Amino acid sequence: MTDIPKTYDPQQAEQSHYARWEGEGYFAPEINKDPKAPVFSIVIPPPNVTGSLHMGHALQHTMMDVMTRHKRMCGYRTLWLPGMDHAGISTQLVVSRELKKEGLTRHDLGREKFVERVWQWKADSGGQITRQIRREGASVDWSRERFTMDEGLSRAAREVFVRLYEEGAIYRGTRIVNWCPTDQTVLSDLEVEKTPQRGQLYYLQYPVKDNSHRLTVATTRPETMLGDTAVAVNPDDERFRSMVGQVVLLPITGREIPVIADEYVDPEFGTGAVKVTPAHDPNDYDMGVRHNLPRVFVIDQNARMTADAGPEFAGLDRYKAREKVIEKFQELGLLEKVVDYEFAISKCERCKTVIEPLISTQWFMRMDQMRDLALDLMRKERKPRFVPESYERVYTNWLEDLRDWTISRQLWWGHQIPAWYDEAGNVYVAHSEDEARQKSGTDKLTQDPDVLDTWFSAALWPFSTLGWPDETEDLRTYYPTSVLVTARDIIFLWVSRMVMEGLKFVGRTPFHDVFVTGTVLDKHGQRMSKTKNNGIDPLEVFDKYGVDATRLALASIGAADTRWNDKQVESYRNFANKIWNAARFCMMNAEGAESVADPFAGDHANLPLHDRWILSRLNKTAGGVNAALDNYQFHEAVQTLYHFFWDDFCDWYIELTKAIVIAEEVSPERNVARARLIWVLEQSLRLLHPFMPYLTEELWQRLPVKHQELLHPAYAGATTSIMLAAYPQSELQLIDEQGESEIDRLKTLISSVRNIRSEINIKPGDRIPVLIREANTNMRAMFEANQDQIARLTRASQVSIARELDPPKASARAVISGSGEVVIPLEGLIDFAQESARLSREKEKLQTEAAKLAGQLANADFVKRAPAEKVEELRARADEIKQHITALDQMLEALK
RNA sequence: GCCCGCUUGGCUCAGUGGUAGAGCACUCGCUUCACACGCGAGGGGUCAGAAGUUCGAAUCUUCUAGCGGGCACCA
Repeated sequence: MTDIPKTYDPQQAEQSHYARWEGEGYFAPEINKDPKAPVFSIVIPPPNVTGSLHMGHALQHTMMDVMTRHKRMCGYRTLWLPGMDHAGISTQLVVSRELKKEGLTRHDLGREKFVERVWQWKADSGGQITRQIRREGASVDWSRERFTMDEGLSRAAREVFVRLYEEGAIYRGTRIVNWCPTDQTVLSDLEVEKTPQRGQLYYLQYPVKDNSHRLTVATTRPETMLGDTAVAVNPDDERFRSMVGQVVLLPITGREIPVIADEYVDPEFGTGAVKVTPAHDPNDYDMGVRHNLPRVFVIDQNARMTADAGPEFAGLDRYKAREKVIEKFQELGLLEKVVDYEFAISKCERCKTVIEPLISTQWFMRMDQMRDLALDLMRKERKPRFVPESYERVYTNWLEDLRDWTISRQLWWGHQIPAWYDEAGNVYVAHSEDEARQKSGTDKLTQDPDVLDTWFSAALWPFSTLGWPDETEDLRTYYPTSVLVTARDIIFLWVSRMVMEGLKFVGRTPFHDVFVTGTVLDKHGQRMSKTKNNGIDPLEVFDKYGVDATRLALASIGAADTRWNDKQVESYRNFANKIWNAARFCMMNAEGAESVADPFAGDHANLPLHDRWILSRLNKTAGGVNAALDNYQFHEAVQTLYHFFWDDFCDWYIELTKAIVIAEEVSPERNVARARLIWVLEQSLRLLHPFMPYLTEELWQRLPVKHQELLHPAYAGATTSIMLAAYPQSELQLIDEQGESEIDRLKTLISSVRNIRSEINIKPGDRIPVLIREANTNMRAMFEANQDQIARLTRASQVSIARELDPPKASARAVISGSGEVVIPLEGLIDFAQESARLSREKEKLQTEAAKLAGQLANADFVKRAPAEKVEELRARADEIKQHITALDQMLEALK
């Protein structure tokens, strides 16, 4: 077995296992043969078919895979369903950009050819994403992979559209919307981002008709004045009371427009008078509706001025028009002033173009009914449960404020709206063109050219992927899903909409829990983004440190934002190597282990201390990890495993058992010790598997154990893999507090000797005698039983244990407990002053603590009000310190 | 403007009412027969500031400051 390399090679382990797992069908829930098995299911938040996976995906996928593998090993019927989103705008943009390189636009190809081209592109890009998901080790069921534009999911989208239309919740209407002049489509409010913008506030004077007064308005968009149809003031504003009802002459155009009074106007801002452009501003639009104002359209869909803007302006870009309007006002002497001003501007989330509010005919979804379903669910059942809890309020507040959703998009890539128009313009909404023909009684129909917002189909994802609208077995079994893992930026766009649609169409919440992960930031605390080009490619990290190490680093992030640092991954890479080498040691000393049928058979009370101890630690670890995972405390699970494996198993258990394990002479004791070592290792690998699938499988397959027997009963008969082994659970009867405290004492002894050796600069190779005084009979027996281990780990020439000692003056000494001390005779080596100083330092520390405790115990209120056990605990500690100090004093005295 | 989160050793972060933790970095010593991606021994923090609740606060409450995020129609 010495053919195992000294360093773990992740690339090697990552090569073959995934294909085998997938090929054997381990990822599919059908692998579970227990008809009564509980169900655990997750649908993946479908990555956009554009772009490759980033750190955020790797983070979420790690969490989901850890949970899925954990539940699978616990015997759950487990489904993690993968898939992708067609990402309407993004994808259309990417493919359009490709076409541009060939000197073409989508219009050159025409709709059909263009969509064909996108499908081609999707095959390629989608393949890249699925390869990346495989590389992550994600145990998704590829046999159930879905894409939002699949026929099944498209059918679900049409079904929802038709039903909502028939109920009147989807309607066609004309109103002011967010228009992106670059992408040439309408956008929902959520796809618009507000960014601070430095600009100017222009004070324009409008002459009042019939007198020489001028009314000054302030605006950030002077070009829209060409479309003004009123000036508004607050009805309570004394300054303008006489103006209301008067008429002003709109400069440049010469149009006459009224002065109106409206509550919306804030007298404090600007001049207190607002120009009103109902056709090009959402607030003015509302005022226009209230006052029945005419709409003058002066900007078109390309953000250029229309003919109605006047001959001098027609065809000008909106910014050119702005300059020209200002010039004109200046010439006319009507430009009062221009001041610098910072305000929020709306931009297209995708292309960052400034949004142009336009009046347009679109499809909308009324949200009130579904919103109430979701709010009711939260109020009555507190579902879904958000982790961390604080997102519950974010979600609820947003829902309470919900407005109608603009669902149509002027794109070609997406689900075309299932609405047809006859020649008279009547609309027929149907599942298919055939149905529309029947409804209309004509076949001269034209389908609405628009497509649905990408989020329309994404909102159906938890049930459309499971076969809805059909009542499928999958839908019955896996819906509602157990948990949704997502980033916080799509709680509104996606999470809330899934809840609403799930409640509306399936009648139940789509997921019980929502785990909102933190964000991976760059090392300066900035969000990673394409524009900043500060993203870290998970694939590069995989290559450098291995997938398993990266997964551990990601799992440690949990719900809080964290700055990425390679050092962290490096330390987990080292951990992986540590596991590799511990296993290597076990396997180098495995001979004879297989002859032991059950390494821990018989009465556990008769086991050697270190064996009882490691079983206790192992069971506490299993308990801690299971509890942590059930509560989404991934970081805690990782820490628990890390310290159990490295500190308990490697640093102490292997070292304590090593002497027997590596004995040259073959003996039953040696074989048993070897079998126990391998047994504990095997259990540890299982505990680690959800986090480190590749390494653990690689090692597990090499272990000389009866693999088939280790599988969870639900997977009996499957070919063997650690991913189907039973996840260790905590067995309370194996927890041994007494044993743990004895090992603690042993560790203190060994550490004390090592400390002395180090402080007195005893060469590592020098063997020294170790004398132990121990008054407690049980402890003395424990030290005696572990004499060989003590000798080995302290590099002692001899270890003597006695009830009483008469240490030579030239000794280094340390207190182990109230009842014991360790003495190292150092004739000729010891510097009395130095030794004295060392002991005094220790005494000082203890005195500080003693003083604190004494103060607390002297406080009558504390003794009276604190729980009795707490008081007792402090008293015991105070006594111990007292004894400790007494022992130190004796030692100091002896040095004089 | 409103809401939320964060502020703990040099760095990145855990902890969340009862004696301050980890990893990395740092210091010293080590080819100790699994591992130098290692082993052993150390040093280092008035837990952002103030007030309050409590026998006791890094932990709960309020306020302040700094940073980050979300929401909002102020032209």
